[in-house]
Amino acid sequence: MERRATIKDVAEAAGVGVATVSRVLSGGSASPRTRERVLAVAAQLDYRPSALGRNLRQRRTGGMGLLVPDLTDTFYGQLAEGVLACARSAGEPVVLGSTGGDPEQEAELIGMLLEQSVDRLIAVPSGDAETWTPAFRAGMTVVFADHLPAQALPEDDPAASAANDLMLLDGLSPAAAPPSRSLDVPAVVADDRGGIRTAVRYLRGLGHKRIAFLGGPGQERRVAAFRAAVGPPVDEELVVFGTGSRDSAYAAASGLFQSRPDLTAVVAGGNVLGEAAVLAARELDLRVPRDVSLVMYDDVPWAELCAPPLTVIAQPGRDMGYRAAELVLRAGTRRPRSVVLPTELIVRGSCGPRR
Amino acid sequence: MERRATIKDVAEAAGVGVATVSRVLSGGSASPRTRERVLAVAAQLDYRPSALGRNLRQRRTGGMGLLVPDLTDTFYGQLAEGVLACARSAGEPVVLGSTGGDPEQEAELIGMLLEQSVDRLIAVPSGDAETWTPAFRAGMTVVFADHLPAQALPEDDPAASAANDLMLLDGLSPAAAPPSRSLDVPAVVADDRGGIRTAVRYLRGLGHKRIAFLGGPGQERRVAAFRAAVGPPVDEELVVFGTGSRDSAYAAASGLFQSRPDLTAVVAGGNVLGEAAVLAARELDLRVPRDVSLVMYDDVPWAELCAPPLTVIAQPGRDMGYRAAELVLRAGTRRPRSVVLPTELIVRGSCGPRR
DNA sequence: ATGAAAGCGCTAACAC
DNA sequence: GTGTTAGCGCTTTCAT
Repeated sequence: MERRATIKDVAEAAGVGVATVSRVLSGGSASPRTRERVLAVAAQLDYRPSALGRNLRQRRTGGMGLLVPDLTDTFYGQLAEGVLACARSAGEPVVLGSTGGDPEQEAELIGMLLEQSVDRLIAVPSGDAETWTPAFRAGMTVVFADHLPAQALPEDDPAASAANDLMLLDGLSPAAAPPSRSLDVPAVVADDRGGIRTAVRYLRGLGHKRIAFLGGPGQERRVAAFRAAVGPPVDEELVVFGTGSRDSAYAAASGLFQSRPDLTAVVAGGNVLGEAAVLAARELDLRVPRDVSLVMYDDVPWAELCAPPLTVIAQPGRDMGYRAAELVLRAGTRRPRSVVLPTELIVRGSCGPRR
Repeated sequence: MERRATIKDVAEAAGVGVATVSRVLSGGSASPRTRERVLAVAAQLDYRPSALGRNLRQRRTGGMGLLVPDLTDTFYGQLAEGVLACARSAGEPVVLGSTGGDPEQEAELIGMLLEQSVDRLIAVPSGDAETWTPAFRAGMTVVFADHLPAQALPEDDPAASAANDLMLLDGLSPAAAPPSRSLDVPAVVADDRGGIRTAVRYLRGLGHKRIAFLGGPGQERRVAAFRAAVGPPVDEELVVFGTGSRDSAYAAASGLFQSRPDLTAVVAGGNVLGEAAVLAARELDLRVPRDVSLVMYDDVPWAELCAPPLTVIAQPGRDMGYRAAELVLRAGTRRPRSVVLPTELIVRGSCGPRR
């Protein structure tokens, strides 16, 4: 294989200057005659402009970065597929990173992207506002997906973060919200509030009183929505969290079922948590839905394979990714605005009347 | 945010030449005194070398490309996680593309990577040898994962490809294999032959005679292994294929069950096919394992959630990705050799004695 | 409409 | 051991 043709080769072969070639290929002005000749020569030499040269000149890499916590979580797989679909149709590259839900790894990956001069980023954030400062300071255009970063508020007020988050995205008075960097950052999220509320009402309608929430990292809005939907008062023992890994999700679910055998329904905040709930229930000989009803956030293909098939709150993962990619690519043209996508309660077989 | 510091800034501030800075930062020779000063200044200015400049100079992008058919397929998610883990520990970026199993999209993505001067690539190939010619001609280092590209043999001999593939990777005499470009390309694959053989023997041991294979694209080696394990003679009606989408997998599974109600067991060549088999069986009121036994290739978290839990042939997706990334990064140092990773039959509840 | 020329930030000769 | 310099391939003034 021999050296790839450069713009200089094309210019020489076409008997024009390099600037002309550049103009023709990027749709600038040129006489029809010249244009035609350049195009012909370029095709003949199988010329492909090198992104390297262009990027250096423009001091930025095209395309976008994508940061997700874990690609074996089907929801993030769907999200990534959406991003990739949009990027592909735009011919843009996507640099991918998996953070494992760890703010430190996230920070490192942000550093790597900065080094690559990737200045557009779609992220399902794991770290808090502080983790994201370097990205903003460097002038990155970032669009968050699924949820916003935690606000890194004083430790004595863990609930404020969620409440704040909720207000912002539910469109309450901005004046009521404290000023925050996150306010400026667009995000593509699902209507968590609506989804959770619908699920809780559905369970209530079946007679359930003691409903638990099994949450994971980054689900502040969902928890807040759950609290709002069931309470007050909220039975705090019925709100438990895993750290993101399958093991910790299982531990949380198992602990919940054992410490509160009186609960009759649980809402899992994501598919990994739902999986854990099914496993833990089976291990403890709890029958779904006879002994315990289950609603899971995320519709994933295997929800239908479960026995019984799982009732879920579906969110459009692929669309979310696609929209986020659109936003990040259009940034500069129009100021990105946050997007809230609808959720849908899909009733299958994992919920029954209170026993 | 202000302009990032360049190597020149560091050089000036440290009172040395740019070359010295470059040397210090890339571990070249420098006096301890100088080294220390440069490092201090660099840290002070928060200097990060721009990959753009380095890449252009070296006429290649660092890192690697990764091409998979579909990220919502959990197996590819696992594979990608492995690749990302290795890349992260090397501090290298990964440019991701999803082909949808379509050779044309694959070709386009290869073109995009070429344009980016990405010269290392890990791919679960969808196209045949011809699709891959441009990558090889451009001098890309490619490592295939999961399987090799189809050989694009004469149309009258569809089986030869599989047979050929099989020979190569099972380590049979290279002299017996036709010369082929693919021979030179390293790959990281699972021991399909062993996995399938074990599964078939297991089913045979349960008394099953009419065992079907439900395959997908790129599973030539698995089909070949299946044929070898059950036959001859092979009941060709019991070997059916989907095209890769969930819909087509379902159609194939459903068609199989309806056209051959006498079959008593099926081996699904991948998790999407397994999912389809479970769904189709349920739709047709076939009970697993009473009416039909099922073994699925791929261990995925939801296999355990199924009712009954699925007996699977586990392959180490994450390891495969990690190993592939290692190979592609070490290329140049040592000549990459193909790797075959072991599979394991995990017996759960989806197989029973022949009814 | 077109060409000449100046870099973008970096590394690798090459000279000292 | 260290500085100087010449580009890598491209876009973009600035003349013409």
